[in-house]
Amino acid sequence: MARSEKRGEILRAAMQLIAEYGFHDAPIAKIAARANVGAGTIYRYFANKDVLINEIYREIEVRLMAHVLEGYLPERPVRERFLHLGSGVLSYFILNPSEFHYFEQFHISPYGAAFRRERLLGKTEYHDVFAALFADCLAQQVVKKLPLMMLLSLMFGPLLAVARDHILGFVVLDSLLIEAAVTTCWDAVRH
Amino acid sequence: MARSEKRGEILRAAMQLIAEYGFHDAPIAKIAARANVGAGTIYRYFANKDVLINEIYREIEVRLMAHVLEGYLPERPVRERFLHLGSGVLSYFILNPSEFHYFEQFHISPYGAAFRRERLLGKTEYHDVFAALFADCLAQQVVKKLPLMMLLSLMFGPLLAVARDHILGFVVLDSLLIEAAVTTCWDAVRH
Amino acid sequence: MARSEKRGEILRAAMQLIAEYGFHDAPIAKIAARANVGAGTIYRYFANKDVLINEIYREIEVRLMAHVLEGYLPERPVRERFLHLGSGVLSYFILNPSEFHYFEQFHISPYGAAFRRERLLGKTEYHDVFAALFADCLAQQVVKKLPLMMLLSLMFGPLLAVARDHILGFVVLDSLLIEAAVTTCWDAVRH
Amino acid sequence: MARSEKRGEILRAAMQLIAEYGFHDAPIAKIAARANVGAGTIYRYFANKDVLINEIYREIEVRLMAHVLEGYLPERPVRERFLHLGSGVLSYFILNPSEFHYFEQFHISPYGAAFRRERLLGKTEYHDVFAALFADCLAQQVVKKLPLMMLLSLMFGPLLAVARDHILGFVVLDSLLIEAAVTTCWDAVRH
DNA sequence: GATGAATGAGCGTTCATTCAT
DNA sequence: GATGAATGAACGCTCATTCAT
Repeated sequence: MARSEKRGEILRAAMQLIAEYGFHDAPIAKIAARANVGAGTIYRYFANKDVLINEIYREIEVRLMAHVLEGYLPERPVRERFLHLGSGVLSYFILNPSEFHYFEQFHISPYGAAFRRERLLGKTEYHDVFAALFADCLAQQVVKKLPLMMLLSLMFGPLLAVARDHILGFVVLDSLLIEAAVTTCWDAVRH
Repeated sequence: MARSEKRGEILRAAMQLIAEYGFHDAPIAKIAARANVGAGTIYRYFANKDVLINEIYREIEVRLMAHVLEGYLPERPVRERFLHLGSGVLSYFILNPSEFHYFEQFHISPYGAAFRRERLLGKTEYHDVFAALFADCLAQQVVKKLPLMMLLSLMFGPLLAVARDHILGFVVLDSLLIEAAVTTCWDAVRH
Repeated sequence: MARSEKRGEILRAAMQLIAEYGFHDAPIAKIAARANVGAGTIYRYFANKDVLINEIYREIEVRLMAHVLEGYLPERPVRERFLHLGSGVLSYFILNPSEFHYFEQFHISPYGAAFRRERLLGKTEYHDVFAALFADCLAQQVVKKLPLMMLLSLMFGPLLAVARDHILGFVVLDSLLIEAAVTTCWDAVRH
Repeated sequence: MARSEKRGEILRAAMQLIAEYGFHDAPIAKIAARANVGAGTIYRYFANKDVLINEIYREIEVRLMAHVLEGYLPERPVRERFLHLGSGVLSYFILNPSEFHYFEQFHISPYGAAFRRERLLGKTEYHDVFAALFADCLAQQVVKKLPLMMLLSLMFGPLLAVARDHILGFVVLDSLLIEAAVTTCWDAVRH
């Protein structure tokens, strides 16, 4: 196995185990076994378990955004842009349920809180896409006048909730329902 | 200390610690110390830590529903009923941030998954309130024709997202913003 | 086993194992086994292995000094006082070879260096006995005019070397030889 | 780098690290890094870490004796010979503090005990120098009638103690004090 | 009934050693 | 011959659980 492959295997194995069993029941030994590497090997790629956990999140974020931004055109009307981003997020998580579970657990846990704290200082490129969209929405007065963070939550919060339902098998989302969900989120905040 | 007081202290201490530090960093010894009981005592009230963790969730659910159902009138129009339930949920979690953190961590974690699995078999009284509301909504054709579970997520998912923002300090919700949030959720799904 | 007994057993077991195998080959598991306690129990008495290692040293020092100061009369002539202290040190270590090995390893190791650094700040009661003796020696001009630390090394250094020989079986010290050794050390530094 | 250079670099790096951090905190990886060789390379020169540790000691002994025997004349009077050897030992260690720390740690540790056991069987050339000196001393009745090993300890033990004081910075030895120390050791054992 | 000292399985992590390159 | 990535046994330490008091 090549070096970069090994790193990827470790990230994948850890993500899956944590997604399935939670942070509290995904010991390094199990991760190593699933990644087909020795336990010590993990420490050649990641300084410690905390670093690994954070790295997994970053990796998911990168892949999620790559998927979401594919074909995204910042010059298109705001509604279209929102529908693109919203359905991108939804479809990514539907296609990658382990990533979704991990994403949620990370966000909710103290890891996520620490991550957000440091993130707030140095903004990422990704946030700009969303920030720009919401700024345009507000400028054009097509959405309700609410705090930006609240708009973000009102538009993407339900999408994650719906993704969860699908992944847990409570609903089965086809492309029609995905579209309906995203449209609904748009309807929620538009004037 | 009376028996039920002791039980309550343990539940409270455990909830706060898990809310703050996560499942993986809230040892029984710390819980016992915060509850002012001996570590062994906890095992007289709860068979083991897993049982305690599940019990805390149930307790939160009971208190949340007591708050939410206060003054709830099942015979009122659906919109009013939704606004009542929605703002009840939002205000309960704003008033009880530890409960909120715990609630989320539990839901997202494998504990929550196991809990939902067994819950699906025997429905609870609480679900009836929501089920009845949504049934009425659908019957009166005031909301979009979507799977019931999806309606639930589209209406309450954003409220939890907004509560999280408030608790993390990203927005400050006053009663005006709470009303705006709940109204927005209603607008999302109504025809 | 009573609480204080357990602490003593751990100290004894750790001291013997380190004396015999060195710091690098006396794992907690072995110490616990020899002390007839669980590995975790050690951590109820000592915060970590470093603390245990330092505590053992202190314990040896206390016992050594108790032995050495038995019958010591600070008002007697300096020569008699030195002979008392010198033969006390020698006989203590001959009677307690494990203590001796531990004492030496500790002193020589980085633990000992760290210990001495902090010791230099706050002097102990014990040092006063030796300091007073040397001060008297110098004041009465019965010993060579040398730095105090050097006198200490010239008088006690050889005693430890001789104790080592005995414990390793290179010589067999009887009371006659002990007296000879101590007298020799006195002769070394007297005018 | 030539073969023997590499070997020398490894010995030097290992000696310094062990001198500073002790046997228990000088991993092969650090030694390799300081010696500017790969970790695996060390195993081409030394069968394992234990062999390396023993080899370092032998190397120090060789260098110490080369220094000490420089200009040594076995036919000179015993006192002069002792002063030569004694000040040679003292000055070597003052000039080479890492060697001194290593020497002491090795001697005191189980490595040293094992080493001495095997050494006792086959005597080395070096011991002959000291043995011859002490034999002459005893034959000429210029020193007290004591076991040979004890004389050795009484004469060289204090020198090592004094060297330690200097290296640890408790005294500063100049050539005058070195001479005083060695003379004192001679005075100790002479009749 | 309540306690908290004792336990040991299991954790995250290190490191001497091997071996494919 | 030299390397350093890979390994897994073994380390120090934690903590859910038990049980004598």
